[in-house]
Amino acid sequence: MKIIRLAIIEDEVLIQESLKIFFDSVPHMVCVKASISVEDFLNELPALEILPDVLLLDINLVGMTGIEGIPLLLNEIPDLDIIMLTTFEDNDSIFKALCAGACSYLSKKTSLKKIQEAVEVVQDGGSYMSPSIARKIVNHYAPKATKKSTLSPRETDVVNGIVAGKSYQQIADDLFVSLNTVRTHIKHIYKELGINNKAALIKKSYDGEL
Amino acid sequence: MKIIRLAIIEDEVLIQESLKIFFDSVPHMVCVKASISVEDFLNELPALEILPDVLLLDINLVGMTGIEGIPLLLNEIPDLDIIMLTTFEDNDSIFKALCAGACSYLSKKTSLKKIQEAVEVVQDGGSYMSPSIARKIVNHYAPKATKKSTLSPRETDVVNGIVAGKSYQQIADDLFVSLNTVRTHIKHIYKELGINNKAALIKKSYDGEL
DNA sequence: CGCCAATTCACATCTTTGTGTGATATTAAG
DNA sequence: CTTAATATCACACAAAGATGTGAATTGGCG
Repeated sequence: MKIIRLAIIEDEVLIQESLKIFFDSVPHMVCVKASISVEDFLNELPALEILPDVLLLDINLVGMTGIEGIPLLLNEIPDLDIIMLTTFEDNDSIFKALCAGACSYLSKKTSLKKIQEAVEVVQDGGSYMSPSIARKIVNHYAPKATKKSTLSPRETDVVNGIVAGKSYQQIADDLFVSLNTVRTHIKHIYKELGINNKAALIKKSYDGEL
Repeated sequence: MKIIRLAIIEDEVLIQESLKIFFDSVPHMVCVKASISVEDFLNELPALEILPDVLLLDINLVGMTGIEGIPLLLNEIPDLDIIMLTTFEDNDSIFKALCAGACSYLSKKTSLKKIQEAVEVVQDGGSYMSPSIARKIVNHYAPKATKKSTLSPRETDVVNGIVAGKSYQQIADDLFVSLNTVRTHIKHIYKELGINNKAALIKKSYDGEL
């Protein structure tokens, strides 16, 4: 397994030290940097020969807040996965943090073992999210439930296949109809939507214009 | 504690029954309806004197899929909290479901106790979300800042053209190169990204995986 | 009942894309 | 200077998609 390189920005020294000691004890993890503020971290960054993969970032810091620091940090280390650490479960802050480019949130009450899991999940391309913040985000995505599809149910099936990256033949097989039928649906869909190629269809789908 | 009223739409009778029996045995929960399809559920809905608060909804159903049913279900019961149940962890489906108005996702492999927890979390205004889908959503919020391109500048130009819905010929004209050159770039891009069609490329682009 | 929308299928034709195998020139890096 | 990455172009064949025309079936609605 690849060694995961961690950095920590945390102004409570006790917590910072605990984290550092713990992660250095994990076989495939190493803490390459621990700072007490975003400013300090950025200043000392050029001296680092090894950039971190994952950053544990406190929100309530002296000077710049963790959230304010996110864009600056990502600017320096574009591939950095940022996990927010907060003492208080301030959902609005967490929400802002995730929007700013953090990819996960953890309470400081979380056990070290769980934090380790979170690091691994994040490094694996996933994200931890608390129920309350998850709900806030979901609500952001599905507020306008009034958009009624101009397409028929079957046409919608076909569109879903297209958007999923399937070929017409695959879609035909999935829907238990012939290739020609799928083609006919496509023709109707294109006429209805005023487009004439797959790309535009996928675009509309992703833009929620169906 | 308020009694939570559940409904279940699940075509595998065994699972449906198990869920119903379990939740009826939970003191503060009751299953007011269990159907095998969205169509059935909607048909029998007028006969219900008590509307459910939370719905456990399978994605792979006969007839209408769970995802297709979400808008219809929410139209009938606007305050309904929908928890998706899926056999396979198909992130794209989950994402669509959440965007359509579902507020949580669970694998069918999840223990009954965990499902109960999810119901409570959801009823409490929260949401469960898998790490991978959470990451996709986060990426939607902060796409520009975290994007590291493995593609060359010219390849990026071509991708932009594709995503914009242009044909290879149009892209060639726009970039003042030949059609064959555009094709060569496409070949390199596909190889690099491990895909082999436009749809997948557009998909990756919209999912912030470039 | 007749109308209409939705769904199904066929055939033909043309365009667009995907893939393989080359080639040449420039530039940045080692 | 050699090498790798980038960018450019050509040719050919196969696969997929777009378009047009036509038609049978079904179920709901007035």
